[in-house]
Amino acid sequence: MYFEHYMDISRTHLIEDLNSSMEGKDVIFGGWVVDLRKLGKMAFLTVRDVTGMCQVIVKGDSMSLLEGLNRQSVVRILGKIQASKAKDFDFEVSATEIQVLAKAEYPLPIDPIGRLESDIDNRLNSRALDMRNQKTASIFKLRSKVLASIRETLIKRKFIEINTPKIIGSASEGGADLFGLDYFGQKAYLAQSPQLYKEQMTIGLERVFEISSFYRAEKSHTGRHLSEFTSVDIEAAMMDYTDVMDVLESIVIDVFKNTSENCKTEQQEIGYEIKVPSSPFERVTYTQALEELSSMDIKIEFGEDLQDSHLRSLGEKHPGFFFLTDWPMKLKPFYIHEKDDDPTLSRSFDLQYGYLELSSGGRRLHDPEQLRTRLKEQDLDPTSFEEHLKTFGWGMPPHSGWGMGLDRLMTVLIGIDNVREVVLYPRDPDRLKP
RNA sequence: GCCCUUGUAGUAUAGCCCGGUCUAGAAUUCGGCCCUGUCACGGCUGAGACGCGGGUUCAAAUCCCGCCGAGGGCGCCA
Repeated sequence: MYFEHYMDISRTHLIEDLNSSMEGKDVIFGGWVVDLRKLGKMAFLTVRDVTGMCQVIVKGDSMSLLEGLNRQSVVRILGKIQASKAKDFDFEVSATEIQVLAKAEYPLPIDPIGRLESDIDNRLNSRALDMRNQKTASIFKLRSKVLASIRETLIKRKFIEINTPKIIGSASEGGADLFGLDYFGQKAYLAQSPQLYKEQMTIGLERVFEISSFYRAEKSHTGRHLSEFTSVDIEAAMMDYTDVMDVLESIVIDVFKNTSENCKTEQQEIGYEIKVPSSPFERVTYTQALEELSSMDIKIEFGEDLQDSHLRSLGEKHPGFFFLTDWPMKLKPFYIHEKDDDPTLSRSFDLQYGYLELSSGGRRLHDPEQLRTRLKEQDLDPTSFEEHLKTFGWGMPPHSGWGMGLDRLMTVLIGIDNVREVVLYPRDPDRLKP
């Protein structure tokens, strides 16, 4: 068996499909050269593809095949499976032909073997090459698994995946600064949340979710903020805030279960063991939180927002996942619903992991007149929300929802504290390229 | 916007505090030679760096100032 056509780049096997029972069989596989050890008249190379790593042995006449070959180059190998004396492989491939499909230049900007860990700035500047580092690759394989798990859990519960616009025409919602852009002569903005659109969708789709990038023009320099982040959002008709808290909790538990059981290799590469958190998550009301803080000699008036330092103190008492519920109405956006027994409190929650805010959500107002009143109370102009408010006159079901920062969830999952590690090409105030 | 830390070969680092020992050291990578079972292969050998500009000093990688870059934190953050 020989390579018949040089332009052919196909393989007969992925590396994970090779095994010792195939001894004597000719195979064609490909990948990049991880390591190359020449021992006089024989040589060993280790070749990796996305599924695994394999040792290739070259000797005798075949030694000439190694000419010009270097680490990180992409090769296609034709060879015969044979038993191996190697420590980490129980079979190997004896090379008959080696085709260099793409040569890696020297010097490369980072060392992807990972013997020497390059610092994050260098790795982000060479992010594609960083994917050859198995630690980095594992993070993104896990991220893919996490997304699949979230979709699976939501679809099982009759949620429908939607895509809302990222270019929007109105910036009048208040809160975080938006990125402005020119839209054929009109002022437009990048969406910071799908909030209004996902609420509208409950009118006919009832249970919707979206997983997408959103944008905030805040000059935040921390390990947990990005200008472009991935948000998981849900909105569900006929569910109260405690119902969507349950949905959120089961999503988180499923994510931890799925990855911890099915991603052993990735955990090994990262050097971190994913542990499924115990459930149900603790639920602490804002009022209880004030009491807890008070017992730590931190006095906060009712209605005051919890600062980062306060959340850090609370996080010490509640180091894992917990819900912080029933926030004062005055701290919440206009669309949040008050509680029946105390209109100064809201049917709202944050999901915390220690001090880190992962998600916030709540029951929404669905009565258009109440919404108009609340807009005025918050010094917002109802007329600029008419496009939104008119949908509430068409039979808007009561509904609740939340948004969760996927990137932050990823950092919690793998026990790191910089969100840039789990985002391919992070955007922050100081980083726009690559 | 504010504060702290930091910048030495491709990578990751030693040296800086306390100026002269630096002709800047070890590792890895890359080149050459040797090596038929390596597995972070080994041996010999070669190449490769003090972010930029100014200052202090007999003397600056080392001290000071400015600029640029980087990392972290605070604040901001439906």
